[in-house]
Amino acid sequence: MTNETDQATTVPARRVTSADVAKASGVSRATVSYVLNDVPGRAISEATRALVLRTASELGHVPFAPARSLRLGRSDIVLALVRDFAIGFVSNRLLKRLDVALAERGYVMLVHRFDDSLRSMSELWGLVSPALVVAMGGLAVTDEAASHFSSTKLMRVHGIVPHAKAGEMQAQYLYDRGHRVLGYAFPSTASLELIASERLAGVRRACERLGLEPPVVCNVDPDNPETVFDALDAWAAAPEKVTAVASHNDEIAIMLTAGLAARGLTAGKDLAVIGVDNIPSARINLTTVEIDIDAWGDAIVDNVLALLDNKEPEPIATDFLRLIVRDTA
Amino acid sequence: MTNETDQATTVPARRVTSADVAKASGVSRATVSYVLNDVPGRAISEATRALVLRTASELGHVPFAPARSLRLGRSDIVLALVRDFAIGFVSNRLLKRLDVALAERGYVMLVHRFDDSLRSMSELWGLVSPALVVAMGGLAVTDEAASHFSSTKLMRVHGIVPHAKAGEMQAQYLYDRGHRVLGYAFPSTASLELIASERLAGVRRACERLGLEPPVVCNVDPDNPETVFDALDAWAAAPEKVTAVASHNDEIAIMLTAGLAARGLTAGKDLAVIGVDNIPSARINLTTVEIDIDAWGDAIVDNVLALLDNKEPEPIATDFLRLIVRDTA
DNA sequence: TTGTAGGCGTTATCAA
DNA sequence: TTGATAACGCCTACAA
Repeated sequence: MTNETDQATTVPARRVTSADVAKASGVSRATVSYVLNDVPGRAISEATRALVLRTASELGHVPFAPARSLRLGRSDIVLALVRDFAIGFVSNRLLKRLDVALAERGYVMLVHRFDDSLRSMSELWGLVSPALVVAMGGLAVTDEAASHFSSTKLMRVHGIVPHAKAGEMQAQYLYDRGHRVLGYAFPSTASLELIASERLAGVRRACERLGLEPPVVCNVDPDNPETVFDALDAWAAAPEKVTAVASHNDEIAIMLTAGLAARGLTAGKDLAVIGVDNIPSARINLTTVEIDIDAWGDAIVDNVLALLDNKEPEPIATDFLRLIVRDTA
Repeated sequence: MTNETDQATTVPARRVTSADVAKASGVSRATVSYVLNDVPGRAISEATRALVLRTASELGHVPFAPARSLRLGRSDIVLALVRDFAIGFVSNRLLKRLDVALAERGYVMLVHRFDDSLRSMSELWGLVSPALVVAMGGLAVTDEAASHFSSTKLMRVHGIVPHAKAGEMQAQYLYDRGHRVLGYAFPSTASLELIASERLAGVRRACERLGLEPPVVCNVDPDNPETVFDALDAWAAAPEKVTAVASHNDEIAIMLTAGLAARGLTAGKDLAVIGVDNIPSARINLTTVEIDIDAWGDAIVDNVLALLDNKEPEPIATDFLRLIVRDTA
């Protein structure tokens, strides 16, 4: 039994290292490194440069990132932690923005679904050692867990958008329009719980301040449209009939308007509905509280880049929220 | 100016290595490694073990993944390449499934939005050297680009679900229901283009086989509901009035039914609509072609694990598609 | 039960 | 213009 066969069960061929390239080219490892990394200071003869590049390509040399990172003492990975891959329009836009900004600076952004029931922070650490961690909204990173970041930097996205304020704005607007009995559409999705309870708390606070009863809260599961009809029924059957509903987000608000339509009713006439986010499909007729993605994204990108540069991040002042009045409330 | 201050602009403190832990504990580096990695064969006294663990925690030691990977000659990172973070319900489910399966085997799954206008494969390689790459559907990885994977393994998700077949099933069903002039709702989203054109090709092929005119194709942008109404108008105004529409996916199909409702029309009565995917919100009333996520996911997980184990992956036979008849067609 | 020593692939430093 | 050498932090065969 030889090792020459190329069967799938054979141990894969040894990695082609830069030393192999050096040997095959008849130059030193250092020269290979200079050529491959286009090191500015060094002047390499065109002949040597071409030879090295050709040899590397012929041998199929690919750099081994861990070796590079070990030598450099750092990795260029930025790890974005999410609770769920289905993260919503607004967060997706933020991720993309971050991704582009980081790529321009030579970093790679990698997204990981962090589930502490599946793996602890310290385990994750043995597998990836990023230059920086971005914990996306919806994910609560405890200080204890954060301690595993050690020399690494952490940026928490959660807490930057004032979600309670969004809820307050919803309730205040509905009150201003004359509504005195409010409902609240709360998402069943586990990954939204953190944000959703903040928004609901804002609505509750506003109701208290305005002298209203607390909102009639109904759970709506975006994955199960039946729950929309149950919610509509519950609001209609409440002791004091609910005349306006604040919805956790636009997606659910749109489901509510669709549910009303299916019953021959109209959002904004038979029941006021207001959302949060201003997603594209809300832009036809949904009254909502917009999150200014551009401003929010810029602020977060600035902060992330500052952290990577060991600079003091700017405190973020703006609240990124704006009421947009359309037809549904 | 001393180096003792802890300002943010100061160069971060030197990494705490396992050697530091060894010195502080008064044991050897080997012992520290054994304790930290829970190496089975070695018997370490309880006292030593506790001491090492306490010291490591006090010093704030966190392992440096690149060093580990260099020593081991491999990383435990599985890189999933996507074209866009907004990847859709079905793909999100697949990612989660893969993630869980890989975590059980000690790998981390990291998702990267690969954009070849932003960075080449070989650049990506200098930054991450994963054990395996999974190219998600919607992303075409050329053989040239794949050559950069070198010793690394590549699994292409695209091509496993027979998208053309899905289109054929849509057209065949509409034909069987008596429709002779078909429309097609094509998504404007760039990241869907690859899959969408396959599905459309299937519809075209079926039309040809059945002796129908090619479908009247209209673009629908999920981010812009206006395009829904334009499409409905175009189908109504076609030389031969379109009586049934095959939609790229359920999301767009649902937008179409909503658009019809907004005009006082009913999907399934005034215009037949059929989708693909069977997403949750389609399950009320949408006729669609279901992709069996469980079977599909299992097949992909099996293949990925086989590749990681250097085994020959099983060829995937099933086609994972099933027609589900509801109200809209 | 613990220690010693060597090497993984890369790059910075210094020397030629 | 190029080469030799020494680290980076971690793991493990072998020795004690």
